[in-house]
Formats: sequence, structure tokens, C-alpha cells
Amino acid sequence: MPTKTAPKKPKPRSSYRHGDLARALLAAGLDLAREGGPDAVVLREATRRVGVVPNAAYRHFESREAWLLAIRSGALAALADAIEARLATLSPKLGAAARARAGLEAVGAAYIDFALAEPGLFRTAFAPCDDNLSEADLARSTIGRTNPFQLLGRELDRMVAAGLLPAAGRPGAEFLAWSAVHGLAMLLIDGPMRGHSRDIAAMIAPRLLAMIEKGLTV
Amino acid sequence: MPTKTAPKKPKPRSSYRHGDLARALLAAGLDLAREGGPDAVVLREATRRVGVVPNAAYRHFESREAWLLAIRSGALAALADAIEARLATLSPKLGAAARARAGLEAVGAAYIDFALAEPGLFRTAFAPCDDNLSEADLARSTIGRTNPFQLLGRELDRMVAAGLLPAAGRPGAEFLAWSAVHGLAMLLIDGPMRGHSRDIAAMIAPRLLAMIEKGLTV
DNA sequence: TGTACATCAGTGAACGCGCGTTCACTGATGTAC
DNA sequence: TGTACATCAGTGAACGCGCGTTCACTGATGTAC
Repeated sequence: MPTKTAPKKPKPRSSYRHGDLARALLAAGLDLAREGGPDAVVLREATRRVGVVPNAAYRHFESREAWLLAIRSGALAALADAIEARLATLSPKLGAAARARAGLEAVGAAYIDFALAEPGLFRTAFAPCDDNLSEADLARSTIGRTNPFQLLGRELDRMVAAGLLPAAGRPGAEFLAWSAVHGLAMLLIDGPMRGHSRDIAAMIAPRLLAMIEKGLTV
Repeated sequence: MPTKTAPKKPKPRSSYRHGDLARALLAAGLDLAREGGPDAVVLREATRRVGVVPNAAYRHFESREAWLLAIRSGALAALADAIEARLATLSPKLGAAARARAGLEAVGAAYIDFALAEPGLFRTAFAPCDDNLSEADLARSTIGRTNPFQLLGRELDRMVAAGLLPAAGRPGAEFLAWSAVHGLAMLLIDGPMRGHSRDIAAMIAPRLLAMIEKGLTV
């Protein structure tokens, strides 16, 4: 499970001080994202859940947008965690080539599974964010954390090392694999086949991963 | 160009009757979608632009949601138009196999180009819509119009006919190709490389289309 | 052809809502002497 | 070790905003006689 859920009901505090409001607001925001996607990430509701007055949030976040940015990055981290967990289940006995193939598939499968299991978080992670925020803010928000993109890159490197992917095709290959998997995830949760997502995913996801592998390799 | 733009400024009417308010509201809504994506599709703003009082909209649409649905389907139609236009540029002198390949590429390229040229419309076309609306409403909204999905299917059929795609692999193949292209489009306009989208698209899109073709065909 | 009339598209005013954000405040905490 | 004090996290009240939607209305239109 991606993140620990925060208590929904405001538990009475011993003092008027909360103690760890910043973290609590972040957790509440992630809950909101989980439940309703980026549009449901609303400051006032988060403070309500935490049991604090609305403006208290401004001690810890400059604005709603800054808070949302932190939540986005939390959602992204949750996705990365899910992928890493899947990768960790791979048998260590696999040879280089088999390991590389399995790794790439694991990343893709975990990505799609996460989108289905946590559509709200997934949507939040990739919600278009306000352009008013500087590039620097954005960079800072993901810096130092492993992100899904990097995990995918690592597996692609393995493919090259195993001789399954020509080195010449390596640069930019993340975008190819990522696009395919991201698109399926998006279509499954928002697209016309939303509702039968799980059935379709079960049929299509393996074929999509096979297509990527085949289309990418020599 | 997908749709004709409605006049932004309310032109004074000769009578207090508008004459074609439904169509005008639809056009204004598409403009809003074009400019700011689904969240910018706001009833009051549309009536303002058309030069009509807010509640006048309720003579023609049951609710904001119903109006938005119509706009979604307009955005989808615009995308379909863009794809059809691209397909129409294919040389009629091509042989079956070359035509099939070129057709599939044309669909993909037009899809990505549309997303880059009209990100607001594109986002609106695929915005998650309210589940309160019945499936019947949704079906009605796209029925009778050629949609992008069908255009893709047609080209895939050509691939089979030309012997480039095994018939066994045909069912569901739309989802595979569509996912890849949709994912790239989404990542280009909302993803981490937003801002350098056009450069990246120029580099990646051809490779993605090649990957699809290679991954799909025998 | 002229007139009475029903229709119904657009008006005007108002509603309740929830949002992000601001301000001046208060009082528990932890630190310096 | 005990006390005075500065800090600053959370309070309370309020703001302006724009939204979707409702109601009873009015008056131009097109139709029936």
C-alpha cells in the first residue's frame, strides 16, 4: 500500500497545538487525492479532517498550489514504491537476459496495476500543474526521490547490458515504453472502457508489454 | 481546424431572442475547452461570451454536465476530423501493404499532432466524466459520429488485409496502438517534459510509431 | 388578409455553497538568564 | 533550579469570489381562425 492513511476524524488534541500539522495535512491531502483525484484536493477539507482551522495550513504551506505540489510528489512516490515492490519480487536466480525482460515487464505491470488500484492517486500524480510555479519548484519537489521514470530507465539499461536492446536505441527509450504503459493506464481509468477496466487490463496488459518488448528490441 | 470559433464578444441582438443559442453555447464551450481544458468549461462564462443571461442556458441543456458532455463529444469529433484529414492526404497510388503502414502511421501522427496543437480540446475529449450520467447518455453522445477509435480500427483492418498483421492478433489491437499513442500525447502535454513537447515529439513520435508497427506485426 | 392567442426563448433577481486567503489575536512551548 | 520572556503554531472572524441552479416574469414569434 502506497501511503499510510491519516485519521479521518479530528481526534481531540491535548493542547491546541497539533504537533505535526504539516505531515498531517499532507496525509489528508493524499487521502483526498486517493478518493477523488486532483480536483478533490481541497485545502479546507483537509484542515477539517485534521481538526484544525482552515488558515492554519498557511503556517506550513505557502498556498494551496504549493501544498498540492507536495501531494503530487507524494503520489508519484507511491507509484515508485509500488514499482519497486514488484521488482523486489523477481527471482534472483534469473540470468541477465531473463532478468532484464522480467524487469521491464514488472515495471509496466506494476504501473498499470497501480493506476487501477489507486486511480485517484495516479491521476493526481500526473495532473497538469500550474505553470505559475517555477521549474525550480517542480525540480525540488521530486529531487532526491526515486521516481518511476528512473526505475524504468534502470531496467532499460539492463536490457542493453543483456544485449536485448541495441545501445543506439537506448536514449529516449524510456519515453517509448512509458508512453505505451501510461496510455493504457489512462484509457483504463478515464477512457471509454472505464468500468470494465479490470477485465480489459487482464487481456490487454500482457499483450501491450509484449508489444513494447518486441517493438523495442532488435 | 477542428471547429469554427464563436464570437467572443456578445454582439447586440436585434431582438432579445438569440436564435441559435444552443449551438452558440456549444461553440463557446468548445472555445473554453480549447483555451483551458475541461476545468475551464464553465457555464456562466459561456453565457457571458454569447451575451446572454446565465440561466438562459437551461432552455437548451438540462445541466452543466449535459452541456459538458456535448462539448466532450465535439472535442472528440474535432480529433476525428484531424485524423481523417491526415488520412485523406495519403497517396492513392500506394500498394495495399504500403497503404496500410502509412495509414496506421497517419492515424498515430495526427493524433499526437492534435494533442500538441489543441491540448485543451484533447484534454477535454478524454476528461473523466461524471459517473452520474447513464451509460445510455454517453453512448448517445458519440453515436453516429465517426470516432478516433473507429478510424484506428479501420486502418488495423487494412493491416490484416495486407497480411501485415495476423488475424489472430487483430481483436483488441486498437487498445495496443491507441495506448501507445495516447500515452505519448498525454505525457507531452501534461507530463514532465511539458514545455519541450514539440522537440521531444519530433524525436520520439516516429520511433513510437515504428515501435507499434514492429511490435504489432508478425 | 387580418387579428387573437398560445408558445416558449430569454430576462431579472436571487439563493446557497464552498472555496482560497487575509488579518489581528492568544496562549503553550522551549530557551536564556 | 526557577523564572521571565520571545517565539510562533493554531484561533476566530471575516472577505470577496464565482459558481450552478431556482423562480416567476415578459414579450417576440408563428399559428389558427
